[in-house]
Amino acid sequence: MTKMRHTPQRNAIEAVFSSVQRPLSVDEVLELAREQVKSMDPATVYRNLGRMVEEGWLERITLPSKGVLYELKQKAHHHHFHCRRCDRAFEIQGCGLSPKLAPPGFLVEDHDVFLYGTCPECVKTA
Amino acid sequence: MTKMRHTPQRNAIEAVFSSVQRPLSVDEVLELAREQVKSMDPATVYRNLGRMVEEGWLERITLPSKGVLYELKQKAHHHHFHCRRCDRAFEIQGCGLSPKLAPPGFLVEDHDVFLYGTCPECVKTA
DNA sequence: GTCGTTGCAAAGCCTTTGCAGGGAA
DNA sequence: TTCCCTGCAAAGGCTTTGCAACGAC
Repeated sequence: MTKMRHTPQRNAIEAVFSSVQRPLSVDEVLELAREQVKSMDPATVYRNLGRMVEEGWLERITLPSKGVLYELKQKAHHHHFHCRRCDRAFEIQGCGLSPKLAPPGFLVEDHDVFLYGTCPECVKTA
Repeated sequence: MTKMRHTPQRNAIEAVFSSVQRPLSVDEVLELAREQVKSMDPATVYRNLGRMVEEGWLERITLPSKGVLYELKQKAHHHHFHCRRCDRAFEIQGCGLSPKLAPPGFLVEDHDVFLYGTCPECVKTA
Protein backbone atom coordinates (compact mmCIF):
# COMPACT_ATOMS: atom_id res chain seq x y z
CA MET A 1 0.00 0.00 0.00
CA THR A 2 1.46 3.33 -1.11
CA LYS A 3 1.43 6.25 1.25
CA MET A 4 -1.47 8.61 0.69
CA ARG A 5 -0.82 12.13 -0.52
CA HIS A 6 -2.00 15.16 1.37
CA THR A 7 -4.68 16.70 -0.77
CA PRO A 8 -7.17 19.35 0.32
CA GLN A 9 -9.88 16.69 0.05
CA ARG A 10 -8.15 14.26 2.32
CA ASN A 11 -7.22 16.98 4.78
CA ALA A 12 -10.86 18.08 4.94
CA ILE A 13 -12.05 14.54 5.67
CA GLU A 14 -9.43 14.09 8.38
CA ALA A 15 -10.42 17.40 9.92
CA VAL A 16 -14.07 16.35 10.01
CA PHE A 17 -13.36 13.24 12.06
CA SER A 18 -10.90 15.01 14.33
CA SER A 19 -13.41 17.70 15.18
CA VAL A 20 -16.70 15.85 15.55
CA GLN A 21 -15.38 12.83 17.46
CA ARG A 22 -18.26 10.52 16.69
CA PRO A 23 -19.15 7.91 14.06
CA LEU A 24 -20.23 9.43 10.74
CA SER A 25 -22.02 8.17 7.68
CA VAL A 26 -20.66 8.77 4.20
CA ASP A 27 -23.28 11.46 3.68
CA GLU A 28 -22.39 13.19 6.92
CA VAL A 29 -18.71 13.16 5.98
CA LEU A 30 -19.51 14.48 2.51
CA GLU A 31 -21.67 17.28 3.83
CA LEU A 32 -19.21 18.37 6.51
CA ALA A 33 -16.16 18.08 4.25
CA ARG A 34 -17.84 20.21 1.60
CA GLU A 35 -17.77 23.10 4.03
CA GLN A 36 -14.04 23.14 3.38
CA VAL A 37 -13.83 21.77 -0.17
CA LYS A 38 -16.94 22.65 -2.13
CA SER A 39 -16.06 20.44 -5.08
CA MET A 40 -15.86 17.30 -2.91
CA ASP A 41 -17.30 14.32 -4.77
CA PRO A 42 -18.93 11.23 -3.21
CA ALA A 43 -16.46 8.99 -5.03
CA THR A 44 -13.60 10.85 -3.40
CA VAL A 45 -15.16 10.36 0.02
CA TYR A 46 -15.68 6.65 -0.57
CA ARG A 47 -12.11 6.22 -1.80
CA ASN A 48 -10.58 8.15 1.07
CA LEU A 49 -12.64 6.42 3.74
CA GLY A 50 -11.61 3.08 2.26
CA ARG A 51 -7.95 4.03 2.33
CA MET A 52 -8.18 5.38 5.87
CA VAL A 53 -9.65 2.09 7.03
CA GLU A 54 -6.84 0.17 5.31
CA GLU A 55 -4.33 2.44 7.01
CA GLY A 56 -5.90 1.69 10.36
CA TRP A 57 -6.89 5.26 11.10
CA LEU A 58 -10.63 4.69 10.70
CA GLU A 59 -12.91 1.79 11.40
CA ARG A 60 -16.01 0.83 9.48
CA ILE A 61 -19.01 -0.19 11.57
CA THR A 62 -22.64 -0.99 10.80
CA LEU A 63 -25.44 0.26 13.01
CA PRO A 64 -28.63 -1.73 12.44
CA SER A 65 -30.56 1.51 12.80
CA LYS A 66 -28.32 3.77 10.73
CA GLY A 67 -26.29 1.69 8.33
CA VAL A 68 -22.57 1.99 7.67
CA LEU A 69 -20.59 4.48 9.69
CA TYR A 70 -16.90 5.33 10.04
CA GLU A 71 -15.18 6.24 13.29
CA LEU A 72 -11.66 6.93 14.51
CA LYS A 73 -10.12 3.57 15.27
CA GLN A 74 -10.26 2.79 18.96
CA LYS A 75 -7.87 0.65 20.94
CA ALA A 76 -10.49 -0.60 23.36
CA HIS A 77 -13.68 -2.53 22.74
CA HIS A 78 -16.71 -0.29 23.05
CA HIS A 79 -20.35 0.02 22.12
CA HIS A 80 -22.50 2.49 20.24
CA PHE A 81 -25.46 4.69 20.95
CA HIS A 82 -27.90 6.09 18.41
CA CYS A 83 -29.97 9.10 19.39
CA ARG A 84 -33.49 8.93 18.00
CA ARG A 85 -33.97 12.64 18.27
CA CYS A 86 -30.95 14.09 16.51
CA ASP A 87 -30.07 10.88 14.63
CA ARG A 88 -26.42 11.12 15.65
CA ALA A 89 -24.32 8.14 16.67
CA PHE A 90 -21.98 8.13 19.66
CA GLU A 91 -19.27 5.87 20.98
CA ILE A 92 -19.85 4.46 24.44
CA GLN A 93 -16.72 3.48 26.31
CA GLY A 94 -16.65 0.36 28.43
CA CYS A 95 -18.40 -2.97 28.05
CA GLY A 96 -20.82 -4.16 30.70
CA LEU A 97 -21.95 -7.18 28.76
CA SER A 98 -22.81 -10.07 31.05
CA PRO A 99 -21.10 -13.39 30.32
CA LYS A 100 -24.37 -15.20 30.92
CA LEU A 101 -25.45 -13.94 27.54
CA ALA A 102 -23.66 -16.95 26.10
CA PRO A 103 -26.34 -19.50 25.28
CA PRO A 104 -25.69 -23.22 25.94
CA GLY A 105 -23.89 -24.95 23.12
CA PHE A 106 -22.88 -21.75 21.36
CA LEU A 107 -19.26 -20.64 21.37
CA VAL A 108 -19.31 -16.85 21.65
CA GLU A 109 -16.13 -15.18 20.45
CA ASP A 110 -17.26 -11.62 19.93
CA HIS A 111 -20.25 -9.31 20.19
CA ASP A 112 -21.79 -5.98 19.26
CA VAL A 113 -24.06 -3.88 21.45
CA PHE A 114 -26.15 -0.97 20.22
CA LEU A 115 -28.10 1.32 22.50
CA TYR A 116 -30.99 3.51 21.38
CA GLY A 117 -32.58 6.48 23.07
CA THR A 118 -31.87 10.14 23.73
CA CYS A 119 -28.42 11.73 23.92
CA PRO A 120 -27.46 14.18 26.69
CA GLU A 121 -27.83 17.18 24.42
CA CYS A 122 -31.34 16.21 23.34
CA VAL A 123 -32.31 15.36 26.93
CA LYS A 124 -31.63 19.00 27.88
CA THR A 125 -33.51 20.32 24.86
CA ALA A 126 -36.54 18.18 25.60
CA MET B 1 -54.66 -3.53 4.33
CA THR B 2 -56.42 -6.22 2.31
CA LYS B 3 -56.04 -9.83 3.28
CA MET B 4 -53.40 -11.65 1.29
CA ARG B 5 -54.37 -14.43 -1.04
CA HIS B 6 -53.00 -17.91 -0.69
CA THR B 7 -50.78 -18.46 -3.67
CA PRO B 8 -48.25 -21.26 -4.10
CA GLN B 9 -45.51 -18.63 -3.81
CA ARG B 10 -46.73 -17.27 -0.52
CA ASN B 11 -47.34 -20.74 0.85
CA ALA B 12 -43.78 -21.73 -0.03
CA ILE B 13 -42.34 -18.71 1.77
CA GLU B 14 -44.45 -19.38 4.84
CA ALA B 15 -43.35 -23.01 4.82
CA VAL B 16 -39.70 -21.99 4.69
CA PHE B 17 -39.93 -19.89 7.83
CA SER B 18 -42.04 -22.47 9.66
CA SER B 19 -39.52 -25.20 8.99
CA VAL B 20 -36.14 -23.55 9.46
CA GLN B 21 -36.99 -21.52 12.56
CA ARG B 22 -34.20 -19.02 12.23
CA PRO B 23 -33.66 -15.58 10.67
CA LEU B 24 -33.22 -15.70 6.90
CA SER B 25 -31.91 -13.32 4.28
CA VAL B 26 -33.87 -12.57 1.12
CA ASP B 27 -31.50 -14.82 -0.82
CA GLU B 28 -31.89 -17.66 1.64
CA VAL B 29 -35.67 -17.38 1.42
CA LEU B 30 -35.53 -17.27 -2.37
CA GLU B 31 -33.29 -20.31 -2.60
CA LEU B 32 -35.31 -22.37 -0.14
CA ALA B 33 -38.68 -21.34 -1.56
CA ARG B 34 -37.57 -22.27 -5.07
CA GLU B 35 -37.35 -25.85 -3.94
CA GLN B 36 -41.13 -25.73 -3.91
CA VAL B 37 -41.88 -23.14 -6.58
CA LYS B 38 -39.17 -23.14 -9.24
CA SER B 39 -40.45 -19.99 -10.95
CA MET B 40 -40.14 -17.92 -7.76
CA ASP B 41 -38.90 -14.43 -8.57
CA PRO B 42 -36.91 -12.12 -6.26
CA ALA B 43 -39.55 -9.41 -6.66
CA THR B 44 -42.17 -11.82 -5.38
CA VAL B 45 -40.04 -12.63 -2.35
CA TYR B 46 -39.49 -8.95 -1.58
CA ARG B 47 -43.19 -8.17 -1.92
CA ASN B 48 -44.29 -11.08 0.23
CA LEU B 49 -41.75 -10.44 2.95
CA GLY B 50 -42.87 -6.83 3.06
CA ARG B 51 -46.50 -7.83 3.40
CA MET B 52 -45.74 -10.41 6.06
CA VAL B 53 -43.96 -7.78 8.11
CA GLU B 54 -46.94 -5.44 7.75
CA GLU B 55 -49.23 -8.24 8.88
CA GLY B 56 -47.08 -8.76 11.94
CA TRP B 57 -46.13 -12.33 11.09
CA LEU B 58 -42.50 -11.55 10.31
CA GLU B 59 -40.01 -9.08 11.66
CA ARG B 60 -37.25 -7.38 9.74
CA ILE B 61 -33.90 -7.15 11.50
CA THR B 62 -30.42 -6.02 10.49
CA LEU B 63 -27.33 -7.93 11.56
CA PRO B 64 -24.21 -5.77 11.23
CA SER B 65 -22.38 -8.85 10.01
CA LYS B 66 -25.02 -10.23 7.65
CA GLY B 67 -27.33 -7.45 6.60
CA VAL B 68 -31.12 -7.58 6.52
CA LEU B 69 -32.85 -10.72 7.76
CA TYR B 70 -36.46 -11.73 8.38
CA GLU B 71 -37.64 -13.84 11.29
CA LEU B 72 -40.91 -15.04 12.73
CA LYS B 73 -42.17 -12.27 14.98
CA GLN B 74 -41.37 -12.97 18.62
CA LYS B 75 -43.32 -11.81 21.62
CA ALA B 76 -40.28 -11.53 23.85
CA HIS B 77 -37.17 -9.42 23.48
CA HIS B 78 -34.22 -11.53 22.38
CA HIS B 79 -30.81 -11.33 20.80
CA HIS B 80 -29.09 -12.84 17.78
CA PHE B 81 -26.14 -15.05 17.07
CA HIS B 82 -24.23 -15.29 13.82
CA CYS B 83 -22.12 -18.41 13.22
CA ARG B 84 -18.89 -17.58 11.42
CA ARG B 85 -18.50 -21.12 10.17
CA CYS B 86 -21.84 -21.86 8.52
CA ASP B 87 -22.91 -18.22 8.20
CA ARG B 88 -26.33 -18.96 9.67
CA ALA B 89 -28.12 -16.63 12.08
CA PHE B 90 -29.92 -17.83 15.21
CA GLU B 91 -32.28 -16.34 17.73
CA ILE B 92 -31.06 -16.34 21.31
CA GLN B 93 -33.79 -16.25 23.92
CA GLY B 94 -33.38 -14.18 27.03
CA CYS B 95 -31.58 -10.91 27.66
CA GLY B 96 -28.69 -10.73 30.09
CA LEU B 97 -27.82 -7.17 29.31
CA SER B 98 -26.49 -5.31 32.32
CA PRO B 99 -28.19 -2.02 33.20
CA LYS B 100 -24.78 -0.47 33.89
CA LEU B 101 -24.35 -0.32 30.13
CA ALA B 102 -26.27 2.92 30.28
CA PRO B 103 -23.71 5.70 30.04
CA PRO B 104 -24.11 8.86 32.17
CA GLY B 105 -26.31 11.49 30.58
CA PHE B 106 -27.72 9.14 27.95
CA LEU B 107 -31.31 7.99 28.16
CA VAL B 108 -31.33 4.37 26.97
CA GLU B 109 -34.73 3.18 25.79
CA ASP B 110 -33.81 0.12 23.76
CA HIS B 111 -30.91 -1.99 22.60
CA ASP B 112 -29.66 -4.67 20.23
CA VAL B 113 -27.12 -7.36 21.04
CA PHE B 114 -25.38 -9.51 18.45
CA LEU B 115 -23.15 -12.45 19.32
CA TYR B 116 -20.59 -13.95 16.96
CA GLY B 117 -18.84 -17.28 17.12
CA THR B 118 -19.55 -20.93 16.43
CA CYS B 119 -22.97 -22.58 16.59
CA PRO B 120 -23.55 -25.93 18.35
CA GLU B 121 -23.67 -27.84 15.10
CA CYS B 122 -20.37 -26.41 13.88
CA VAL B 123 -18.76 -26.96 17.29
CA LYS B 124 -19.42 -30.68 16.88
CA THR B 125 -18.15 -30.71 13.31
CA ALA B 126 -14.95 -28.92 14.25
C1' DG C 1 -65.84 -11.92 -13.57
C1' DT C 2 -62.88 -9.24 -10.14
C1' DC C 3 -59.00 -7.73 -8.72
C1' DG C 4 -54.94 -9.20 -6.01
C1' DT C 5 -50.53 -11.61 -7.35
C1' DT C 6 -46.77 -12.99 -10.29
C1' DG C 7 -42.78 -12.82 -13.55
C1' DC C 8 -40.19 -9.93 -16.24
C1' DA C 9 -38.16 -5.73 -17.24
C1' DA C 10 -37.17 -1.08 -16.12
C1' DA C 11 -36.14 2.23 -12.71
C1' DG C 12 -33.93 3.72 -8.27
C1' DC C 13 -30.30 4.00 -4.80
C1' DC C 14 -26.02 3.55 -3.08
C1' DT C 15 -21.25 2.21 -3.91
C1' DT C 16 -17.50 1.01 -6.98
C1' DT C 17 -14.81 1.50 -11.09
C1' DG C 18 -12.79 3.64 -15.51
C1' DC C 19 -10.65 7.46 -17.35
C1' DA C 20 -8.47 11.77 -18.56
C1' DG C 21 -6.99 15.98 -16.45
C1' DG C 22 -4.88 18.11 -12.41
C1' DG C 23 -1.81 18.53 -8.60
C1' DA C 24 1.45 16.78 -4.77
C1' DA C 25 6.14 15.72 -4.13
C1' DT D 1 8.56 15.14 -14.22
C1' DT D 2 6.18 11.33 -12.12
C1' DC D 3 2.22 9.16 -10.95
C1' DC D 4 -1.29 9.51 -7.29
C1' DC D 5 -5.68 11.75 -6.67
C1' DT D 6 -9.90 13.99 -8.15
C1' DG D 7 -14.27 14.83 -10.55
C1' DC D 8 -17.37 13.10 -13.71
C1' DA D 9 -19.64 9.48 -15.82
C1' DA D 10 -20.54 4.73 -16.38
C1' DA D 11 -21.12 0.35 -14.31
C1' DG D 12 -22.61 -2.85 -10.43
C1' DG D 13 -25.44 -4.92 -6.98
C1' DC D 14 -29.55 -4.92 -4.48
C1' DT D 15 -34.43 -3.42 -3.89
C1' DT D 16 -38.57 -1.29 -5.66
C1' DT D 17 -41.90 -0.25 -9.13
C1' DG D 18 -44.67 -0.61 -13.63
C1' DC D 19 -47.23 -3.53 -16.37
C1' DA D 20 -49.69 -7.14 -18.75
C1' DA D 21 -51.02 -11.88 -17.97
C1' DC D 22 -52.48 -15.14 -14.59
C1' DG D 23 -55.12 -17.17 -11.07
C1' DA D 24 -57.47 -17.12 -6.28
C1' DC D 25 -62.01 -16.62 -4.82
